[in-house]
Amino acid sequence: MSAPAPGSFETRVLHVVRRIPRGRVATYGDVATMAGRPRAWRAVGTIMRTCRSPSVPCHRVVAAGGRLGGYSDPLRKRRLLQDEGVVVGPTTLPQFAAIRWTTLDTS
DNA sequence: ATTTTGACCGTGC
DNA sequence: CGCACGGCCAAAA
Repeated sequence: MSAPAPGSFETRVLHVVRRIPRGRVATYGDVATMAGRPRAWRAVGTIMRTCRSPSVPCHRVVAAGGRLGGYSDPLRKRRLLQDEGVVVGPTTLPQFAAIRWTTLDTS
């Protein structure tokens, strides 16, 4: 089993994503900031791509500006978010500002 | 150690 | 609104 080194950026990112509440979303930039590297959103995407763990709700990570962002299966991502009560537009989240989650949020 | 690769971001046209 | 370009970062090759 190839496990990421403890304390690595990947481990911290996965930890953050796992903390995103159901029905809420966070941007790659937000995750990067919460992981301690505000300018590492690029790497967050790279890590997300390798993250195929079902324990990590990677579908709750969206792009900046409330855009849907990428996914291995875009349709699946939409369905998962809608299943959590998230309103998903054609390529954006109309309620993005309301459901955006950060560590500063009371939850 | 160096190069390539991305589920990105912001700006400009 | 859409597309092109540069910049940014860590992981993988």
